[in-house]
Amino acid sequence: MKNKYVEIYHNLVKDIQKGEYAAGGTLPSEHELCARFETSRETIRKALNLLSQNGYIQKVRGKGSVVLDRDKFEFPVSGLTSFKELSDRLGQSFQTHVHELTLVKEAKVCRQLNCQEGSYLWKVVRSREIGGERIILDKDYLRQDLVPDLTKDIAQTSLYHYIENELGLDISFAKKEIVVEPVTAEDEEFLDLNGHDQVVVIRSYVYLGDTTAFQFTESRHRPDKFQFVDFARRTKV
Amino acid sequence: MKNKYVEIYHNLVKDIQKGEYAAGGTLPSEHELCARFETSRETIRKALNLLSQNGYIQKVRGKGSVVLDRDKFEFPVSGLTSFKELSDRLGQSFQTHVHELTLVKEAKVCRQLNCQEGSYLWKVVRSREIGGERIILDKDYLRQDLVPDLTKDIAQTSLYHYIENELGLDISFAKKEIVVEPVTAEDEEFLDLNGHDQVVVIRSYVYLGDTTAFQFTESRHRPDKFQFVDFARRTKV
DNA sequence: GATTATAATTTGTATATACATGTTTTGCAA
DNA sequence: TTGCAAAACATGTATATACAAATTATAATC
Repeated sequence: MKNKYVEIYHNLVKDIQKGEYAAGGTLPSEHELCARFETSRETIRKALNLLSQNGYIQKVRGKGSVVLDRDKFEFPVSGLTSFKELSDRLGQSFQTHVHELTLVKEAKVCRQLNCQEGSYLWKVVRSREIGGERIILDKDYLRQDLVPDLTKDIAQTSLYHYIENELGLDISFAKKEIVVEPVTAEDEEFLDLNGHDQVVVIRSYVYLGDTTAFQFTESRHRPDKFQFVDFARRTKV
Repeated sequence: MKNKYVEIYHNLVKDIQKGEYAAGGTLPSEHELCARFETSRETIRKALNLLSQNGYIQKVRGKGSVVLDRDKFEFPVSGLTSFKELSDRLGQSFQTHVHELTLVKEAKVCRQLNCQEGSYLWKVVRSREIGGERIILDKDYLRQDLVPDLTKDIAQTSLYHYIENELGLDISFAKKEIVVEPVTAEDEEFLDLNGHDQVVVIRSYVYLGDTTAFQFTESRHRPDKFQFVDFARRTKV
């Protein structure tokens, strides 16, 4: 947290989550926030823009920054969230089973990730158990030239934490697709399907800050346990 | 288009879509764009931020604004898009059937929309036919105090166009949820389910710029025809 | 007291400057 | 030619000012 406006953003998020500012009410004016954080108005406005983009406030001209009601609608899976972050927030007991951790050559995935056809990729297959049921199957492909070493222990805890904090890679954005597909033999092997014959599939291409594509993930969910929640601003045509 | 930075944004989007700037390459530098659009750097940066937020570019410090490849991954249903906008973009033949257009009192929906319990809501039920199959069932509830008049003709063409362009309401943001649920009798009545016993349900709460909740929508899709595509930036913890 | 006009408040846009930080190019020296 | 240092270039952050536009509070008038 070295940037002033990011720090102010986190401060305000914390205040809103604590209930300091009630939903429907307004934040202090930009002028007041300038005084409180001892900074310029443009810096405050950058922080407020972050709040606005993430669905915490709606700025209304002449009125102020109206605090939005996030509780009415829970936000467990918005943005780019890893399974561990999700479980932490839900506070449920969960378990991760690592079924495969190998170096493979898959031309099709390589093409998608814009890397050399012959280069190696880490393939990680994990199932997620929540409340005693294995309901999510995650298949990850990572570029081995960017993530040289990977252990079962890392796969068991959190890939993202290792990649960001240990390797220092800057995970920046992702393109994702959600579709519904028939179950595969793999799904039947690793999941407690409970009679379901279809799964919700989230395919993600994950990129670093320098636009390098470095990961492809296929996350397969049992339909009755799947939920995706999103906050979207309308971009005027 | 009265705002300079919004206009510049649209200009650059058009250029990117025309292929003026190839994916993987960079846009002209901020300095050059200042000269071309005869404006200040901050104004250019506001336009570039819009491009970044919408997945057109990735800014890399010291390098420039790298153009992202949107074609590799189609973007039909990102953000807040109405069915008509979607169909227009896909260019497929489609048809809308209006099954119901009535004024109702539904306390549960009223509470969700923060309006008087006894007030009237427009209820609009429509099915969407693409390629000869009815695959989407849309149920809309709109506050009658905000949308006084509604005709079958409007429901048949585009609600959003009418609301934004004719009524001048400022649709600003939405909270949406995607889940999978068993089919209902209504689904079976209005959709060609083709043997499917589950549907993908998108529930949306739509808000105006002044944070007024004014619409609740439930969009029910046949699973094999459903696709949701999203661009997400990672917000650092 | 109610309505209207005015002023104060609040956010939106546009512009300008200074410096920091990362990348690329250039040029000098070995 | 190669290698390294310096300069040039590109984006990031912080600050400042001026004015526009919408809302709210205040004062004045009938």
